[in-house]
Formats: sequence, structure tokens, C-alpha cells
Amino acid sequence: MNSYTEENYLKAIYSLAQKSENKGASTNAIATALATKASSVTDMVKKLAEKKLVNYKKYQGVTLTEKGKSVAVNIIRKHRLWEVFLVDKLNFKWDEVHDIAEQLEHIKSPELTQRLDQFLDFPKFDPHGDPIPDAEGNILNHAEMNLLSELKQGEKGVVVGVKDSSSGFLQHLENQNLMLGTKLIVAQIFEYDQSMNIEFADGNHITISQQVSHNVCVKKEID
Amino acid sequence: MNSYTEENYLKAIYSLAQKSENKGASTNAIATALATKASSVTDMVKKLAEKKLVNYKKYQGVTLTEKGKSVAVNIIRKHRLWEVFLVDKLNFKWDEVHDIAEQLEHIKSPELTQRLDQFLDFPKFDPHGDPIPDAEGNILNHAEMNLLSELKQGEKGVVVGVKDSSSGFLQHLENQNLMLGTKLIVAQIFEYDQSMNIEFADGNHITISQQVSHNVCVKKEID
DNA sequence: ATATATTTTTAGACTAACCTAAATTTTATC
DNA sequence: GATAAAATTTAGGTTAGTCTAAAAATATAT
Repeated sequence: MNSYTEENYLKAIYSLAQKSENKGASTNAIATALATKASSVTDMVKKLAEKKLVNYKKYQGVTLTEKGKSVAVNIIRKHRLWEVFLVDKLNFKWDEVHDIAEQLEHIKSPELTQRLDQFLDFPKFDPHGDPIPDAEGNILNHAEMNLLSELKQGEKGVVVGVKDSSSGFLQHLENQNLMLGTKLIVAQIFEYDQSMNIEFADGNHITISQQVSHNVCVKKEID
Repeated sequence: MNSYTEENYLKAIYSLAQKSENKGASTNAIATALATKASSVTDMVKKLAEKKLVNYKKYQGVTLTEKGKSVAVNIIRKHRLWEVFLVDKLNFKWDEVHDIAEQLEHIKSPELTQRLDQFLDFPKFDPHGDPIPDAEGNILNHAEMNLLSELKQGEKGVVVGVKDSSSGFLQHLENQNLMLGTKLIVAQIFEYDQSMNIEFADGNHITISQQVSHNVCVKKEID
């Protein structure tokens, strides 16, 4: 089992890796991210290396091992699920939840996480629009995702999530048959109000406002 | 702000004070409650005394100050609210929630506690039947409650809580169909070992040891 | 390529919380 | 009231995580 502090280091290293492509996280960068000193980072990184959670060579920066990545992603999963809970169920504003989720993410109980996920109807995005990793640690890369409103005429995509996860919006999508996994083609975009006509696999067409297309996340399909 | 560990000490001292009327908690008793050593307790108690959270005189045991009591009660409030959440919203069994609530009770955010309370419709009792302190720290008096072992032959009662909330004990009760809200009559008490035969509303009878009846709380029903 | 600046690591210390073992105080017993 | 037993405290040490200051390695600039 990893300590609260170890978990925070892994999370910081993970998110630094996201930002700077495939280079390892530097000692200083980690120190800045965690508001601590470089020497403390060196100590901790050695410990994480012993536990096979990071790859570390002196002076060469740090990367997560598969094991370390899986721990980090699980914490991010919990963080984002709790954020959904706080906003959707307890009516916090999206900008008030970070510090509380920062504490809740360390609660240890896989069963709790699973049940929370279910209670929240398996949300795919947190209130800030960041994707929530699934229980196996699969996480949608933000790079390979677009808002439906960003697609151009003729482009194909599959619905992978929503930005607005209010029950009103989800209801609306369901009424329109726009659901998770739905495949679609952008048939036409109307200049006037940026509303969009889309075609489903079964040939049916619907028109949606930009407000809607701006809150639906899709993965582009290239063929 | 108090550490996780300090909070656990305050909670332990509070609950020991409940049990043994108005005497201070002894060093050994605290050590046992927290599965630590007496010498560690002495160290921590000195620290809590410096912070004006407990009254402490060497060799004389410990009592909570008003400040310490208020911290302890707030943690108990959070613990019990989270237990309600886990059982009512996430469908955990009442004997599965203690360890998780033990972690959740330390989350620091008064706003969160308040909203959770509201989300749960301001519950007055946790799933084990223990009263939930309100935001000001007022807690319902356990006085109108008896241990099942205190009832006499022929007396009626309804199960409102447990003293031992270990999952082993709760499991045992469930197996015997002794649950929160269960109505019963004391059919017979066996002198030899003080074991007790009780009758349920449906006419079924079971016999329980004094160890069990001594850990079940009931509200007497007079008719 | 050498000197300088920056980054990183090491060395040595600190605090919180814990431990064991020994010393002290209180309580119980005769 | 002396003495044995039990409870409690003290003394000294450990580990996790942190720090400052100095040393070592790497990167940058002329």
C-alpha cells in the first residue's frame, strides 16, 4: 500500500509526463508541482524506484513504470469521480471542488470507487471536461478527442462523452438518440447559427444547436 | 488544524469517556483502543494538552476540554453521516461501512459536511442506530435506550442500535435476523449463563448469549 | 573548449508518530 | 504501613517526510 504522499508524487509525475510528451519529469518540475524542495523529491523518487513505481537514473529525470502509472491513473479516476459527485449530487460549483477531491482521491476502497461510479451512472468526464479513466485504467487521450462542434462537414466520429453532464442535458441527448457509442457523420453545418445536421449509421438525420454540439465529445474516425 | 492521528486520539478519548461515566480515560485504555503502546499515548496526550484539547495531569488520566470535545463530536458527526451515505446511497451493508467511514471522517471541509447532511435529508441516526450529532455538536442522549441484556422476562423492545459495531458482530446479528427495527419480546432468561430466549413478531424464537444481548441496544416498548 | 550557471544529489538535521526497555508512581494486598 | 503488582512516564531510538547548505553533475555561453 502506498502512502498519501507517495500517491501525490505519482500523480504529479503522471501529469508532468502528459504535458511534456515522452520526456521524464525533472526533479525541479516535480518539486514545483508539489510545492516542496528538490532535495525532498530526490529522496522520495529513490523510494518510489525501490518500490518499482518509477524508473530513475541519477540526473536523468523520472518516468512512471506500468505499475506506477496504474496507481496514478487510479487516483485520477477517484479524483474525477468524486468531483462529479460533488457537482452533480451536492451541487457544488465546478470551481469549488478541487481541494475536496484532492482529499477524497486518497480514500482506499476499490469497492467504494466501483459503487460510486455506478451511483453516478458511469460518467465519462469530470465537471471540468477531463476524461475519467475506467476501472482498468484506460483513459481517453484528450488529444484524440474533439468536441462535436469542432468537426467539419463530412467528418465521421463516435460519441465518447459529454462535457455537460447535467441530467437535463443527458435527457435531451437520449431523446435525440445521441448516446455513448453512437456513430455519426457531419452532414451539414449552418453558417447562420452554427447548428449542425448529423447523420446516423441507420441513415436518419437530426439537427442540433451549437450549444449541444459544443457539449458532446467525439472521437474522429478516419477511413 | 489537527492531524489525522490527533483526531483519532480525540475520538478514542471521547468514546472512552462515554463508556466510563465521568472518569478520565486511562493511558492504557487509550492505547488499547488505538492499538498502540502506552508510551506513545503519553507522548500524544502531552501534545494534545499543549493544544488545549485535553486536560492532563501526569498519572491522572485524560479528559477532553470543551474545544477537544467539539473536535471529537464533529468527527463522529462526519463518520456517521458518511455511513448513512454508504448504506443509503451506495447500498453497502451496515457491517461493511465502518472502515471506509473511518477514512472519510477525516476529510476537512465544513461545507462538504453540511451539503452531505442535506443530501441525506438530515438523518438523525446512522445505520447502526447511533445518533448523529448536529452541526452545533448537540447529540441525542443515549439515556432512553437500554441494552437488550437489561430487559426482564416479558418486556418488549425494538432494536435501535449496537454497542459493538465490529463487522463480525454485525454479521452475526444479521444471521440471527436481529436487525435495526426488529421488534422482540424477552421470552426467557436462563439463570445459568444469562443467555436469553427472545421471540420475534412472527413468532419465531432464538436464544442468544449474554455477550450478544449486552451489545444490542433496544428501546423499551411499553404497552 | 573552458568557464559559468543551473540542476541535481548528498550530507546532516528536524518533526511527528511510533517503538522497547528501564524508571517511577500509583494501587492493591497483606 | 510496607511491599508487590500494575499502570504510567521517561529515555533513547526508528522511520517517513521534510529542510538547508554544500558538493557534484549537467547544460550553456562565449
